Amino acid sequence: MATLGDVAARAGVSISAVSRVLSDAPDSRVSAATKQRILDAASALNYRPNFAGRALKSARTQVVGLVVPDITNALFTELMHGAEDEAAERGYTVLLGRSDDVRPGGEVIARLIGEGRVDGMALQVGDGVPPAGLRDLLSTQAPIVLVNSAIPGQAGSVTLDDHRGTLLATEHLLGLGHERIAFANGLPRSFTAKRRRTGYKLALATAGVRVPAGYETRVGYTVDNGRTALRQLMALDPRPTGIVVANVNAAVGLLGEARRLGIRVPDDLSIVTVHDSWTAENTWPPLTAVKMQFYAVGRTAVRSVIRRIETGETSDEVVTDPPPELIIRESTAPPPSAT
Amino acid sequence: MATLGDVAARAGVSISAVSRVLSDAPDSRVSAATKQRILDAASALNYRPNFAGRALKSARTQVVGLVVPDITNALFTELMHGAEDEAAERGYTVLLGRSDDVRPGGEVIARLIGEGRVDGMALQVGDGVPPAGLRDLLSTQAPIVLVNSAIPGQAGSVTLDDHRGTLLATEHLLGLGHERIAFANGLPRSFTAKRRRTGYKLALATAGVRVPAGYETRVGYTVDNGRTALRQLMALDPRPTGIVVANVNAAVGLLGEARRLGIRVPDDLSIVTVHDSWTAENTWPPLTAVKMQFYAVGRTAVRSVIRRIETGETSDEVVTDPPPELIIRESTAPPPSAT
DNA sequence: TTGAAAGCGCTAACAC
DNA sequence: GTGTTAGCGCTTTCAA
Repeated sequence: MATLGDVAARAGVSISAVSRVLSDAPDSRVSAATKQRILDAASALNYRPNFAGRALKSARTQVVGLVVPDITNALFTELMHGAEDEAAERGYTVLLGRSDDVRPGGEVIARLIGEGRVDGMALQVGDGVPPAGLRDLLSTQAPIVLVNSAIPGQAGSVTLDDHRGTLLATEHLLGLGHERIAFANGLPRSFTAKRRRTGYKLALATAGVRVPAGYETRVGYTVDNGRTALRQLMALDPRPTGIVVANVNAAVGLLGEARRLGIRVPDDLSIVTVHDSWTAENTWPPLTAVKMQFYAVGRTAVRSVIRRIETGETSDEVVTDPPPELIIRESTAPPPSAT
Repeated sequence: MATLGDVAARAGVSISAVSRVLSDAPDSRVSAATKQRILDAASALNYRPNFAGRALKSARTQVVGLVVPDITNALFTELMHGAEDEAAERGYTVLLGRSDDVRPGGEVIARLIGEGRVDGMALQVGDGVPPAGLRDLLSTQAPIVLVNSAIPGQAGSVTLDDHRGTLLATEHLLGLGHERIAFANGLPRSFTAKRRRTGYKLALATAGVRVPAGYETRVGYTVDNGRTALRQLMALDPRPTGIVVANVNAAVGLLGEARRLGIRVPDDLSIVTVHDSWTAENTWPPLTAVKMQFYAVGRTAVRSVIRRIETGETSDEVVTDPPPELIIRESTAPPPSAT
């Protein structure tokens, strides 16, 4: 690999002149002719600035870490794309990490930041980590921004308008005439589960609808969790006629389990989910969903990390633009009795 | 962040002594007592070796790049996990990249390698890039290993036993009594499509079964491609009673389109796919699939890259262990006429 | 057993 | 306009 020195030798100038030209400093203080010679030499040698050399000198890597619990998840993929696009526009690169072992004491963050591999990070922890458990992780003053959870005052955060997501979903079922509307939620300690709950509750309260006890499950966000949730809800008396699901993966599970039990969707039971993804389009029936704007979350998170890195400012942001959007497919219909 | 100098000062020794101890050189040539003082100082200061400093000096990053066309794809996720596990065991880190713009002239590879961000890479290009187009990308002597494609002699490669995958899938349908078996394949120029084709052909030939013209589509591996493929195949006369699909995402599309057209699976039509993933379990009906060992591919690819980096050896490997495995679910049954 | 010192590629303050 | 130089944190050779 060619170095600055190689380019300088070829162009017959000093290393610093080359550095000034190639790192396009605002004022390179070099004559047009020299500049051209340098550029020619650089491209002839196919010069690229060495990452380590630059990082060592400037104490900046221009890399931000993005750590999510599970890359498999289509939602995080969308988030990642947003993060990458924003980073690219600002001359940063995204380094992806898994937060599998981001528990208090987990190593990922400490390593990435401590070894100077990244300048800052956007961190979404799994459902299993209660927000309180994050405190010591964040005790360092490193530029970390939480994604889809928040500890006000401790670190910056970027979250979705979860409340509005479940509100829209619940209103959709109410609008179809449902009253026995259940809610398949995430784990109680989960930050998003708490917020999604309020939207569901508010919609019911506003409509003056009361639901029987046990109409909220709190199993989790995986496909299997969804299967369990459906069994729990279908064991109730009276059975719900509609279910709002707090996560699309869980919704896929609910749908599969309904099928297994011979419950027809949407004839016997309507299912609407929060989150949309390509999987939701390809279930049978295709899932009615409230699309949450994960792409925007990714962009916002990276913007926030970079601001934190460059100016030190911290902020807690909620992504409301674009707003959550109801996409009606075929898993919802009026309740059976309403014929 | 604490540096070697900080640790040295605290322990009252020289920087080089600290370096020797902390980079656990086989022979640190340091007395037990000094060593202990150094270790204490390091942990008191929470010392971590600076990545850039080390990389600059040693001209090694201990990072391998993994570039895949689409991180959304569940298959690549599995591959990634394999890659990460292997890397971790060998003291390397995986840096993930997207190959969206890996066409001849694409920048990703040149950047990662040229800027010294990675020591080598495993590269899977999208279906759209014909193997020939890769040549110039690989003209550099950089330690690059191709994944799921190969240009013998040009770079190392790691591939799946694609042939055996479609062979098993086709034999499964034959075993159920199907004879009118179609094949929904990828694009003709795709490396894997060519290999998958041979398995299908061989199984039919061995069984002495001949199929009508038009029984192979070559649309591609996406969900939408799958929908198109199904329409093409169902327009044929006679219609196939079974379809072997070369990719699970396409299979999801075929299934959805069959549903839309009122074709019952598996009663009217059996569908078996190559590849397995969690999506295959959650379609309706759940897809019978031949599981291909992507996790093993990831491990093998990283092992191969590291060998290339450290010893310069190149190899072309086919992952046959564990072998492809047929997982029978509910999308396949005997053909309608065979009652 | 220990330390001094050179140098990896780069930037930036300073001198000419 | 252009060049010299110090130094970022680390490893490693060589000397003590």
